[in-house]
Amino acid sequence: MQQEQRQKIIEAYLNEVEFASLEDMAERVDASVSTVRRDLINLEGTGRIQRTHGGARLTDPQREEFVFDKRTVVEAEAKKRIAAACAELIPGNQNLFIDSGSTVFFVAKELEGKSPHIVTNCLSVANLYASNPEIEVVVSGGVIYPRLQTMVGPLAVQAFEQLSADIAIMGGGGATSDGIMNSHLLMVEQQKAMIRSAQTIIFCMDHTKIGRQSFSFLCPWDEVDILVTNKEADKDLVRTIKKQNVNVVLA
Amino acid sequence: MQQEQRQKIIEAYLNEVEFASLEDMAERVDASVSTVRRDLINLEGTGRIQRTHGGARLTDPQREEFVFDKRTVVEAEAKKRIAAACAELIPGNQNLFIDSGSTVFFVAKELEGKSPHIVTNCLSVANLYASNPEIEVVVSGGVIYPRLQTMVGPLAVQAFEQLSADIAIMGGGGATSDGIMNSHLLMVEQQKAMIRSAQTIIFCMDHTKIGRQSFSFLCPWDEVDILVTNKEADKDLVRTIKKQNVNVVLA
DNA sequence: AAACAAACTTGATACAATTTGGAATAAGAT
DNA sequence: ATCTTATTCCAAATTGTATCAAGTTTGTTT
Repeated sequence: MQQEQRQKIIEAYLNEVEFASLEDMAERVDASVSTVRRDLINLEGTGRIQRTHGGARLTDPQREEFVFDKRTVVEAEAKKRIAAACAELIPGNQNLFIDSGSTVFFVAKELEGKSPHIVTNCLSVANLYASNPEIEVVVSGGVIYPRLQTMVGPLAVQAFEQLSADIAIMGGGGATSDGIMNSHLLMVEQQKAMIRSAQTIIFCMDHTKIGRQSFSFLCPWDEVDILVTNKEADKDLVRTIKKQNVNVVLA
Repeated sequence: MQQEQRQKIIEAYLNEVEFASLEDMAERVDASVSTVRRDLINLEGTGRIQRTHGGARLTDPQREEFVFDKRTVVEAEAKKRIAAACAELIPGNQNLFIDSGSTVFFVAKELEGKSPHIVTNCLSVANLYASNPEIEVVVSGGVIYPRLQTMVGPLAVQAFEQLSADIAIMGGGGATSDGIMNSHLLMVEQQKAMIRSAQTIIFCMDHTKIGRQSFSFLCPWDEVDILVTNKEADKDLVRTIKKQNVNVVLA
Protein backbone atom coordinates (compact mmCIF):
# COMPACT_ATOMS: atom_id res chain seq x y z
CA MET A 1 0.00 0.00 0.00
CA GLN A 2 1.14 3.53 -0.74
CA GLN A 3 2.20 5.94 1.89
CA GLU A 4 -0.43 8.46 1.00
CA GLN A 5 -3.24 5.99 1.01
CA ARG A 6 -2.07 4.57 4.31
CA GLN A 7 -1.93 7.95 5.94
CA LYS A 8 -5.38 8.76 4.69
CA ILE A 9 -6.73 5.58 6.19
CA ILE A 10 -5.00 6.29 9.47
CA GLU A 11 -6.36 9.77 9.60
CA ALA A 12 -9.85 8.67 8.72
CA TYR A 13 -9.68 6.01 11.37
CA LEU A 14 -8.55 8.50 13.97
CA ASN A 15 -11.34 10.80 12.94
CA GLU A 16 -13.68 8.04 13.86
CA VAL A 17 -12.23 6.78 17.07
CA GLU A 18 -10.31 9.86 18.20
CA PHE A 19 -7.57 7.72 19.65
CA ALA A 20 -5.85 4.54 18.50
CA SER A 21 -2.86 2.48 19.52
CA LEU A 22 0.05 1.90 17.18
CA GLU A 23 -0.63 -1.80 16.93
CA ASP A 24 -4.23 -1.19 16.17
CA MET A 25 -3.32 1.12 13.33
CA ALA A 26 -0.52 -1.10 12.08
CA GLU A 27 -2.91 -4.00 11.76
CA ARG A 28 -5.52 -1.84 10.13
CA VAL A 29 -3.24 -0.73 7.32
CA ASP A 30 -1.28 -3.97 7.23
CA ALA A 31 2.11 -2.42 7.87
CA SER A 32 4.73 -2.56 10.57
CA VAL A 33 4.61 -0.35 13.62
CA SER A 34 7.75 1.36 12.37
CA THR A 35 5.97 2.43 9.24
CA VAL A 36 2.94 3.61 11.12
CA ARG A 37 5.18 5.54 13.43
CA ARG A 38 6.72 7.31 10.50
CA ASP A 39 3.31 7.99 9.04
CA LEU A 40 2.23 9.49 12.29
CA ILE A 41 5.31 11.70 12.41
CA ASN A 42 4.26 12.96 9.00
CA LEU A 43 0.66 13.43 9.95
CA GLU A 44 1.66 15.19 13.09
CA GLY A 45 3.22 17.80 10.84
CA THR A 46 -0.18 18.70 9.46
CA GLY A 47 -1.31 19.55 12.95
CA ARG A 48 -4.45 17.51 12.74
CA ILE A 49 -3.02 14.62 14.66
CA GLN A 50 -0.98 14.32 17.76
CA ARG A 51 1.26 11.49 18.74
CA THR A 52 1.02 10.07 22.22
CA HIS A 53 2.65 7.27 24.09
CA GLY A 54 1.52 4.09 22.48
CA GLY A 55 -0.61 5.68 19.83
CA ALA A 56 -2.03 8.88 18.47
CA ARG A 57 -5.10 11.00 18.80
CA LEU A 58 -6.79 13.85 17.06
CA THR A 59 -5.44 17.24 17.92
CA ASP A 60 -7.61 19.29 20.20
CA PRO A 61 -8.65 21.78 17.56
CA GLN A 62 -10.38 18.92 15.80
CA ARG A 63 -12.03 17.34 18.71
CA GLU A 64 -13.09 20.69 20.06
CA GLU A 65 -16.51 20.03 18.75
CA PHE A 66 -16.95 17.11 21.04
CA VAL A 67 -18.15 18.84 24.12
CA PHE A 68 -19.33 22.38 23.75
CA ASP A 69 -17.98 23.35 27.05
CA LYS A 70 -16.30 26.69 27.55
CA ARG A 71 -13.40 24.97 29.22
CA THR A 72 -12.65 22.68 26.33
CA VAL A 73 -13.50 24.81 23.30
CA VAL A 74 -10.44 26.34 21.73
CA GLU A 75 -10.61 29.76 20.17
CA ALA A 76 -13.77 30.29 22.16
CA GLU A 77 -13.27 34.05 22.01
CA ALA A 78 -13.08 34.08 18.24
CA LYS A 79 -16.05 31.78 17.96
CA LYS A 80 -18.18 34.02 20.11
CA ARG A 81 -17.34 36.98 17.93
CA ILE A 82 -18.21 34.96 14.87
CA ALA A 83 -21.45 33.85 16.46
CA ALA A 84 -22.47 37.40 17.32
CA ALA A 85 -21.70 38.59 13.80
CA CYS A 86 -23.59 35.70 12.28
CA ALA A 87 -26.62 36.23 14.50
CA GLU A 88 -26.84 39.82 13.30
CA LEU A 89 -27.33 38.57 9.78
CA ILE A 90 -30.38 36.59 10.73
CA PRO A 91 -33.80 38.25 10.84
CA GLY A 92 -36.57 37.14 13.19
CA ASN A 93 -39.14 34.44 12.53
CA GLN A 94 -37.06 32.47 10.08
CA ASN A 95 -36.90 28.79 9.39
CA LEU A 96 -33.35 27.78 10.14
CA PHE A 97 -31.29 24.69 9.56
CA ILE A 98 -28.63 24.50 12.22
CA ASP A 99 -25.68 22.23 11.67
CA SER A 100 -23.42 20.73 14.31
CA GLY A 101 -20.05 22.01 15.52
CA SER A 102 -18.99 24.29 18.30
CA THR A 103 -18.96 27.49 16.28
CA VAL A 104 -22.46 26.87 15.02
CA PHE A 105 -23.52 26.01 18.52
CA PHE A 106 -22.43 29.44 19.67
CA VAL A 107 -24.57 30.93 16.93
CA ALA A 108 -27.54 28.89 18.11
CA LYS A 109 -27.12 30.38 21.55
CA GLU A 110 -27.47 33.89 20.13
CA LEU A 111 -30.79 33.20 18.48
CA GLU A 112 -32.98 33.11 21.53
CA GLY A 113 -34.69 36.45 20.95
CA LYS A 114 -35.43 35.87 17.29
CA SER A 115 -38.19 33.28 17.66
CA PRO A 116 -36.66 31.02 15.07
CA HIS A 117 -37.99 27.72 13.86
CA ILE A 118 -35.03 25.43 14.18
CA VAL A 119 -34.24 22.19 12.43
CA THR A 120 -31.01 20.66 13.65
CA ASN A 121 -28.94 17.53 13.47
CA CYS A 122 -26.94 18.54 16.52
CA LEU A 123 -27.83 17.04 19.85
CA SER A 124 -26.40 19.98 21.75
CA VAL A 125 -28.52 22.47 19.85
CA ALA A 126 -31.58 20.32 20.43
CA ASN A 127 -30.80 20.23 24.13
CA LEU A 128 -30.28 23.97 24.21
CA TYR A 129 -33.89 24.78 23.37
CA ALA A 130 -35.57 21.51 24.21
CA SER A 131 -37.21 22.90 27.31
CA ASN A 132 -38.08 26.25 25.81
CA PRO A 133 -41.69 26.32 24.65
CA GLU A 134 -41.08 29.61 22.83
CA ILE A 135 -38.78 28.07 20.27
CA GLU A 136 -39.84 25.24 18.04
CA VAL A 137 -37.09 22.72 17.57
CA VAL A 138 -37.20 19.90 15.06
CA VAL A 139 -34.57 17.20 15.26
CA SER A 140 -33.46 15.62 12.01
CA GLY A 141 -32.91 12.17 13.47
CA GLY A 142 -30.13 9.84 12.45
CA VAL A 143 -27.34 7.81 13.93
CA ILE A 144 -25.50 9.62 16.67
CA TYR A 145 -21.87 10.08 15.80
CA PRO A 146 -20.47 10.17 19.32
CA ARG A 147 -17.44 12.33 18.93
CA LEU A 148 -19.35 15.25 17.48
CA GLN A 149 -22.77 14.89 19.06
CA THR A 150 -24.22 15.01 15.60
CA MET A 151 -26.75 12.89 13.80
CA VAL A 152 -25.90 11.49 10.42
CA GLY A 153 -26.99 8.81 8.01
CA PRO A 154 -30.10 8.16 5.91
CA LEU A 155 -32.62 9.45 8.45
CA ALA A 156 -30.82 12.76 8.69
CA VAL A 157 -30.46 13.13 4.94
CA GLN A 158 -34.09 12.23 4.41
CA ALA A 159 -35.26 14.73 7.01
CA PHE A 160 -33.40 17.61 5.41
CA GLU A 161 -34.62 16.58 1.99
CA GLN A 162 -38.22 16.75 3.13
CA LEU A 163 -37.95 20.07 4.91
CA SER A 164 -36.83 23.44 3.70
CA ALA A 165 -35.41 26.50 5.35
CA ASP A 166 -34.77 30.15 4.74
CA ILE A 167 -31.25 29.94 6.07
CA ALA A 168 -28.81 27.13 6.80
CA ILE A 169 -26.15 27.87 9.39
CA MET A 170 -23.32 25.47 8.72
CA GLY A 171 -19.95 24.50 10.08
CA GLY A 172 -17.04 22.76 8.44
CA GLY A 173 -13.71 21.16 9.12
CA GLY A 174 -11.67 23.19 6.68
CA ALA A 175 -11.81 25.64 3.81
CA THR A 176 -9.49 26.03 0.85
CA SER A 177 -9.66 28.10 -2.31
CA ASP A 178 -11.68 25.28 -3.85
CA GLY A 179 -14.42 25.17 -1.27
CA ILE A 180 -15.39 23.67 2.00
CA MET A 181 -14.37 20.32 3.46
CA ASN A 182 -15.37 18.28 6.45
CA SER A 183 -14.02 15.37 8.36
CA HIS A 184 -16.52 12.60 7.81
CA LEU A 185 -18.27 11.23 4.76
CA LEU A 186 -21.62 10.73 6.43
CA MET A 187 -21.59 14.26 7.76
CA VAL A 188 -20.82 15.60 4.33
CA GLU A 189 -23.70 13.73 2.81
CA GLN A 190 -26.10 15.13 5.36
CA GLN A 191 -24.68 18.63 4.94
CA LYS A 192 -25.19 18.41 1.20
CA ALA A 193 -28.85 17.69 1.83
CA MET A 194 -29.06 20.74 4.07
CA ILE A 195 -27.54 22.91 1.38
CA ARG A 196 -29.95 21.63 -1.25
CA SER A 197 -32.97 22.44 0.90
CA ALA A 198 -32.02 25.87 2.17
CA GLN A 199 -32.27 29.18 0.41
CA THR A 200 -29.35 31.03 1.97
CA ILE A 201 -26.21 29.20 3.02
CA ILE A 202 -24.06 30.64 5.79
CA PHE A 203 -20.84 28.98 6.89
CA CYS A 204 -19.28 29.86 10.23
CA MET A 205 -15.66 28.87 10.69
CA ASP A 206 -12.90 30.30 12.82
CA HIS A 207 -9.58 31.28 11.29
CA THR A 208 -7.85 28.03 12.16
CA LYS A 209 -10.09 26.32 9.63
CA ILE A 210 -9.43 28.78 6.84
CA GLY A 211 -6.72 27.28 4.70
CA ARG A 212 -6.93 23.94 6.37
CA GLN A 213 -7.68 20.74 4.53
CA SER A 214 -10.04 18.16 5.87
CA PHE A 215 -10.97 14.68 4.87
CA SER A 216 -13.85 14.98 2.46
CA PHE A 217 -14.95 17.68 0.03
CA LEU A 218 -18.32 19.25 0.81
CA CYS A 219 -19.08 21.98 -1.68
CA PRO A 220 -17.51 24.66 -3.89
CA TRP A 221 -17.77 28.31 -3.00
CA ASP A 222 -20.51 29.09 -5.50
CA GLU A 223 -22.95 27.20 -3.30
CA VAL A 224 -22.06 29.40 -0.32
CA ASP A 225 -23.73 32.75 0.19
CA ILE A 226 -21.98 34.01 3.30
CA LEU A 227 -18.84 33.02 5.16
CA VAL A 228 -18.48 34.33 8.69
CA THR A 229 -14.98 34.07 10.11
CA ASN A 230 -12.71 36.18 12.27
CA LYS A 231 -10.17 38.84 11.39
CA GLU A 232 -7.22 36.58 11.97
CA ALA A 233 -8.09 34.51 8.91
CA ASP A 234 -5.51 34.35 6.13
CA LYS A 235 -6.03 37.50 4.06
CA ASP A 236 -4.95 36.14 0.72
CA LEU A 237 -7.33 33.24 0.97
CA VAL A 238 -10.15 35.50 2.08
CA ARG A 239 -9.58 37.65 -1.00
CA THR A 240 -9.65 34.58 -3.21
CA ILE A 241 -12.90 33.48 -1.62
CA LYS A 242 -14.49 36.90 -2.03
CA LYS A 243 -13.65 36.79 -5.72
CA GLN A 244 -15.82 33.71 -5.97
CA ASN A 245 -18.87 35.75 -5.09
CA VAL A 246 -19.00 34.85 -1.41
CA ASN A 247 -19.95 37.55 1.05
CA VAL A 248 -17.22 37.25 3.68
CA VAL A 249 -17.91 38.72 7.11
CA LEU A 250 -14.89 39.27 9.36
CA ALA A 251 -15.83 39.35 13.01
CA MET B 1 -4.52 0.22 27.42
CA GLN B 2 -2.88 3.58 26.82
CA GLN B 3 -2.61 6.45 29.19
CA GLU B 4 -4.74 8.80 27.15
CA GLN B 5 -7.53 6.40 26.69
CA ARG B 6 -7.48 5.38 30.30
CA GLN B 7 -7.67 8.91 31.54
CA LYS B 8 -10.50 9.63 29.24
CA ILE B 9 -12.43 6.66 30.53
CA ILE B 10 -11.76 7.67 34.08
CA GLU B 11 -12.96 11.17 33.45
CA ALA B 12 -16.05 9.96 31.68
CA TYR B 13 -16.79 7.61 34.51
CA LEU B 14 -16.44 10.36 37.05
CA ASN B 15 -18.73 12.50 34.98
CA GLU B 16 -21.30 9.85 35.46
CA VAL B 17 -20.93 8.98 39.09
CA GLU B 18 -19.46 12.21 40.52
CA PHE B 19 -17.24 10.19 42.83
CA ALA B 20 -15.39 6.91 42.54
CA SER B 21 -12.92 4.96 44.63
CA LEU B 22 -9.46 4.13 43.35
CA GLU B 23 -10.18 0.44 43.28
CA ASP B 24 -13.38 0.96 41.42
CA MET B 25 -11.59 2.95 38.77
CA ALA B 26 -8.64 0.59 38.63
CA GLU B 27 -10.94 -2.29 37.92
CA ARG B 28 -12.85 -0.33 35.36
CA VAL B 29 -9.79 0.47 33.28
CA ASP B 30 -8.03 -2.78 34.08
CA ALA B 31 -4.95 -1.21 35.59
CA SER B 32 -3.30 -1.07 38.99
CA VAL B 33 -4.20 1.49 41.61
CA SER B 34 -0.74 2.97 41.24
CA THR B 35 -1.46 3.72 37.62
CA VAL B 36 -4.86 5.15 38.37
CA ARG B 37 -3.36 7.33 41.03
CA ARG B 38 -0.89 8.73 38.53
CA ASP B 39 -3.67 9.27 36.03
CA LEU B 40 -5.64 11.15 38.62
CA ILE B 41 -2.68 13.35 39.42
CA ASN B 42 -2.56 14.19 35.73
CA LEU B 43 -6.27 14.79 35.48
CA GLU B 44 -6.23 16.92 38.57
CA GLY B 45 -3.95 19.24 36.63
CA THR B 46 -6.76 19.96 34.19
CA GLY B 47 -8.87 21.21 37.06
CA ARG B 48 -11.89 19.19 36.09
CA ILE B 49 -11.24 16.55 38.67
CA GLN B 50 -10.26 16.61 42.29
CA ARG B 51 -8.47 13.92 44.19
CA THR B 52 -9.79 12.89 47.56
CA HIS B 53 -8.87 10.29 50.10
CA GLY B 54 -9.52 6.96 48.54
CA GLY B 55 -10.73 8.25 45.21
CA ALA B 56 -11.59 11.31 43.17
CA ARG B 57 -14.56 13.50 42.44
CA LEU B 58 -15.70 16.01 39.88
CA THR B 59 -14.78 19.58 40.61
CA ASP B 60 -18.04 21.00 39.34
CA PRO B 61 -21.29 19.42 40.20
CA GLN B 62 -22.07 18.00 36.80
CA ARG B 63 -24.91 19.38 34.77
CA GLU B 64 -27.56 16.76 34.53
CA GLU B 65 -30.13 19.14 33.22
CA PHE B 66 -31.43 17.08 30.40
CA VAL B 67 -31.61 13.94 32.33
CA PHE B 68 -34.70 13.39 34.36
CA ASP B 69 -33.77 14.68 37.71
CA LYS B 70 -33.78 12.13 40.49
CA ARG B 71 -35.39 14.64 42.83
CA THR B 72 -38.26 15.59 40.55
CA VAL B 73 -39.28 12.14 39.42
CA VAL B 74 -42.24 10.90 41.39
CA GLU B 75 -42.27 7.31 42.55
CA ALA B 76 -38.59 7.10 41.66
CA GLU B 77 -38.16 4.09 43.90
CA ALA B 78 -40.90 2.13 42.20
CA LYS B 79 -39.65 3.15 38.79
CA LYS B 80 -36.18 1.91 39.54
CA ARG B 81 -37.54 -1.44 40.60
CA ILE B 82 -39.58 -1.60 37.43
CA ALA B 83 -36.55 -0.66 35.38
CA ALA B 84 -34.42 -3.39 36.92
CA ALA B 85 -37.11 -5.99 36.35
CA CYS B 86 -37.60 -4.86 32.78
CA ALA B 87 -33.89 -4.89 32.02
CA GLU B 88 -33.74 -8.51 33.11
CA LEU B 89 -36.18 -9.42 30.39
CA ILE B 90 -33.95 -8.04 27.69
CA PRO B 91 -31.19 -10.19 26.21
CA GLY B 92 -27.95 -8.75 24.85
CA ASN B 93 -27.36 -7.50 21.32
CA GLN B 94 -30.96 -6.63 20.56
CA ASN B 95 -32.42 -3.90 18.42
CA LEU B 96 -34.49 -1.82 20.79
CA PHE B 97 -37.01 0.94 20.35
CA ILE B 98 -36.95 3.08 23.44
CA ASP B 99 -39.86 5.39 24.08
CA SER B 100 -39.84 8.52 26.19
CA GLY B 101 -40.93 8.98 29.77
CA SER B 102 -39.16 8.77 33.06
CA THR B 103 -39.86 5.10 33.74
CA VAL B 104 -38.53 4.10 30.37
CA PHE B 105 -35.55 6.33 30.91
CA PHE B 106 -34.68 4.36 34.02
CA VAL B 107 -34.82 1.22 31.93
CA ALA B 108 -32.49 2.75 29.38
CA LYS B 109 -29.98 3.39 32.13
CA GLU B 110 -29.92 -0.30 32.99
CA LEU B 111 -29.04 -1.37 29.47
CA GLU B 112 -25.43 -0.33 29.37
CA GLY B 113 -23.93 -3.80 29.58
CA LYS B 114 -26.19 -5.36 26.99
CA SER B 115 -24.64 -3.75 23.88
CA PRO B 116 -28.03 -2.78 22.54
CA HIS B 117 -28.78 -1.00 19.30
CA ILE B 118 -31.08 1.76 20.38
CA VAL B 119 -33.60 3.74 18.40
CA THR B 120 -35.25 6.39 20.48
CA ASN B 121 -37.50 9.40 20.27
CA CYS B 122 -36.44 10.58 23.69
CA LEU B 123 -33.85 13.30 23.93
CA SER B 124 -32.74 12.19 27.37
CA VAL B 125 -32.09 8.65 26.24
CA ALA B 126 -30.14 9.99 23.28
CA ASN B 127 -28.06 12.15 25.60
CA LEU B 128 -27.49 9.24 27.92
CA TYR B 129 -25.50 7.24 25.40
CA ALA B 130 -24.54 9.98 22.96
CA SER B 131 -20.91 9.95 24.02
CA ASN B 132 -20.61 6.21 24.39
CA PRO B 133 -18.98 4.69 21.32
CA GLU B 134 -19.92 1.21 22.50
CA ILE B 135 -23.62 1.75 22.09
CA GLU B 136 -25.17 2.69 18.79
CA VAL B 137 -27.93 5.22 19.21
CA VAL B 138 -30.30 6.24 16.45
CA VAL B 139 -32.55 9.20 17.02
CA SER B 140 -35.95 9.13 15.36
CA GLY B 141 -36.12 12.84 14.74
CA GLY B 142 -39.26 14.93 15.00
CA VAL B 143 -40.59 18.02 16.69
CA ILE B 144 -39.46 18.35 20.27
CA TYR B 145 -42.36 18.34 22.66
CA PRO B 146 -40.75 20.34 25.45
CA ARG B 147 -42.51 19.08 28.52
CA LEU B 148 -41.54 15.48 27.95
CA GLN B 149 -38.27 15.82 26.05
CA THR B 150 -39.72 13.64 23.36
CA MET B 151 -39.82 13.88 19.60
CA VAL B 152 -43.10 13.51 17.80
CA GLY B 153 -44.71 14.24 14.47
CA PRO B 154 -44.26 12.98 10.93
CA LEU B 155 -40.49 12.63 11.07
CA ALA B 156 -40.72 10.42 14.14
CA VAL B 157 -43.53 8.30 12.71
CA GLN B 158 -41.71 7.90 9.45
CA ALA B 159 -38.49 6.87 11.19
CA PHE B 160 -40.16 4.12 13.16
CA GLU B 161 -42.00 2.93 10.09
CA GLN B 162 -38.74 2.52 8.23
CA LEU B 163 -36.90 0.73 11.00
CA SER B 164 -37.73 -2.37 12.92
CA ALA B 165 -36.78 -3.72 16.29
CA ASP B 166 -36.78 -6.89 18.34
CA ILE B 167 -38.24 -5.17 21.36
CA ALA B 168 -40.03 -1.90 21.98
CA ILE B 169 -39.81 -0.52 25.50
CA MET B 170 -42.74 1.79 25.91
CA GLY B 171 -44.30 4.11 28.42
CA GLY B 172 -47.82 5.38 28.73
CA GLY B 173 -50.01 7.83 30.56
CA GLY B 174 -52.61 5.41 31.80
CA ALA B 175 -53.91 1.85 31.55
CA THR B 176 -57.47 0.56 31.89
CA SER B 177 -59.04 -2.81 31.27
CA ASP B 178 -59.42 -1.79 27.63
CA GLY B 179 -55.80 -1.03 26.97
CA ILE B 180 -53.23 1.71 27.13
CA MET B 181 -53.72 5.44 26.80
CA ASN B 182 -51.47 8.45 26.53
CA SER B 183 -51.74 12.15 26.93
CA HIS B 184 -51.01 13.53 23.51
CA LEU B 185 -52.25 12.70 20.06
CA LEU B 186 -48.95 13.17 18.33
CA MET B 187 -47.23 10.93 20.84
CA VAL B 188 -49.83 8.26 20.37
CA GLU B 189 -49.41 8.34 16.65
CA GLN B 190 -45.68 7.90 16.97
CA GLN B 191 -46.09 5.15 19.55
CA LYS B 192 -48.42 3.29 17.23
CA ALA B 193 -45.69 3.34 14.61
CA MET B 194 -43.26 1.91 17.15
CA ILE B 195 -45.65 -0.90 17.99
CA ARG B 196 -46.19 -1.75 14.35
CA SER B 197 -42.46 -2.07 13.70
CA ALA B 198 -41.41 -4.01 16.78
CA GLN B 199 -41.71 -7.70 17.44
CA THR B 200 -42.11 -7.72 21.23
CA ILE B 201 -43.92 -4.90 22.99
CA ILE B 202 -43.07 -4.14 26.61
CA PHE B 203 -44.86 -1.43 28.55
CA CYS B 204 -43.36 -0.06 31.75
CA MET B 205 -45.72 1.87 33.98
CA ASP B 206 -45.74 2.44 37.71
CA HIS B 207 -48.81 1.63 39.78
CA THR B 208 -50.17 5.17 39.72
CA LYS B 209 -50.83 4.74 36.02
CA ILE B 210 -52.66 1.44 36.36
CA GLY B 211 -56.36 2.19 36.40
CA ARG B 212 -55.89 5.76 35.30
CA GLN B 213 -57.46 7.22 32.17
CA SER B 214 -55.58 9.45 29.83
CA PHE B 215 -56.42 11.59 26.86
CA SER B 216 -56.01 9.42 23.84
CA PHE B 217 -56.32 5.68 23.32
CA LEU B 218 -53.11 4.02 22.20
CA CYS B 219 -53.69 0.28 21.87
CA PRO B 220 -55.66 -2.66 23.25
CA TRP B 221 -54.00 -5.27 25.42
CA ASP B 222 -53.71 -7.85 22.69
CA GLU B 223 -50.97 -5.77 21.10
CA VAL B 224 -48.98 -5.81 24.32
CA ASP B 225 -46.67 -8.70 25.17
CA ILE B 226 -45.38 -7.71 28.59
CA LEU B 227 -46.42 -5.15 31.17
CA VAL B 228 -43.88 -4.34 33.87
CA THR B 229 -45.29 -2.55 36.87
CA ASN B 230 -44.81 -2.62 40.63
CA LYS B 231 -46.48 -4.67 43.33
CA GLU B 232 -48.62 -1.79 44.51
CA ALA B 233 -50.66 -1.89 41.32
CA ASP B 234 -54.38 -2.60 41.66
CA LYS B 235 -54.70 -6.37 41.89
CA ASP B 236 -58.10 -6.72 40.28
CA LEU B 237 -57.04 -4.78 37.25
CA VAL B 238 -53.79 -6.71 36.99
CA ARG B 239 -55.81 -9.94 36.98
CA THR B 240 -58.04 -8.59 34.24
CA ILE B 241 -55.02 -7.63 32.18
CA LYS B 242 -53.41 -11.02 32.64
CA LYS B 243 -56.59 -12.67 31.35
CA GLN B 244 -56.06 -10.78 28.12
CA ASN B 245 -52.91 -12.73 27.49
CA VAL B 246 -50.44 -10.12 28.75
CA ASN B 247 -47.43 -11.28 30.71
CA VAL B 248 -47.49 -9.02 33.77
CA VAL B 249 -44.28 -8.62 35.74
CA LEU B 250 -44.61 -7.17 39.25
CA ALA B 251 -41.41 -5.59 40.47
C1' DA C 1 12.89 0.41 -24.39
C1' DA C 2 16.48 -1.55 -21.31
C1' DA C 3 20.05 -0.96 -17.89
C1' DC C 4 21.63 1.22 -14.14
C1' DA C 5 22.30 4.07 -10.17
C1' DA C 6 20.40 7.32 -6.87
C1' DA C 7 16.73 8.26 -3.75
C1' DC C 8 13.32 6.69 -1.11
C1' DT C 9 10.43 3.11 1.67
C1' DT C 10 10.07 -0.47 4.50
C1' DG C 11 10.68 -3.75 8.37
C1' DA C 12 13.83 -5.20 11.82
C1' DT C 13 16.92 -4.56 15.64
C1' DA C 14 19.72 -2.59 19.37
C1' DC C 15 19.54 0.66 22.81
C1' DA C 16 17.29 4.78 25.36
C1' DA C 17 13.33 6.63 27.61
C1' DT C 18 8.98 6.15 29.60
C1' DT C 19 5.40 3.79 31.89
C1' DT C 20 3.71 0.29 34.90
C1' DG C 21 2.84 -2.59 39.08
C1' DG C 22 4.18 -3.63 43.42
C1' DA C 23 6.76 -3.28 47.93
C1' DA C 24 8.41 -0.49 51.59
C1' DT C 25 7.60 3.50 54.11
C1' DA C 26 5.15 7.83 55.48
C1' DA C 27 0.93 10.24 56.32
C1' DG C 28 -3.91 10.46 57.45
C1' DA C 29 -8.41 8.98 59.22
C1' DT C 30 -11.45 6.92 62.75
C1' DA D 1 -3.75 2.62 68.34
C1' DT D 2 -5.05 0.57 64.26
C1' DC D 3 -6.53 0.60 59.85
C1' DT D 4 -6.64 2.80 55.42
C1' DT D 5 -4.65 5.60 51.93
C1' DA D 6 -0.65 8.23 49.86
C1' DT D 7 4.31 8.57 48.53
C1' DT D 8 8.44 7.03 47.11
C1' DC D 9 11.32 4.02 44.94
C1' DC D 10 12.71 0.07 42.02
C1' DA D 11 12.57 -3.77 38.72
C1' DA D 12 10.00 -5.28 34.69
C1' DA D 13 7.50 -4.25 30.71
C1' DT D 14 6.28 -1.33 27.17
C1' DT D 15 7.22 2.17 23.85
C1' DG D 16 10.29 5.45 21.28
C1' DT D 17 14.56 6.57 18.60
C1' DA D 18 18.30 5.81 15.65
C1' DT D 19 20.19 3.00 12.37
C1' DC D 20 20.76 -0.44 8.79
C1' DA D 21 20.01 -3.80 5.13
C1' DA D 22 16.74 -5.19 1.72
C1' DG D 23 13.40 -3.97 -1.45
C1' DT D 24 10.96 -0.22 -4.60
C1' DT D 25 10.52 3.54 -7.17
C1' DT D 26 12.36 7.22 -10.03
C1' DG D 27 15.17 9.40 -13.25
C1' DT D 28 18.93 9.24 -16.38
C1' DT D 29 21.64 7.36 -19.79
C1' DT D 30 22.36 4.46 -23.38
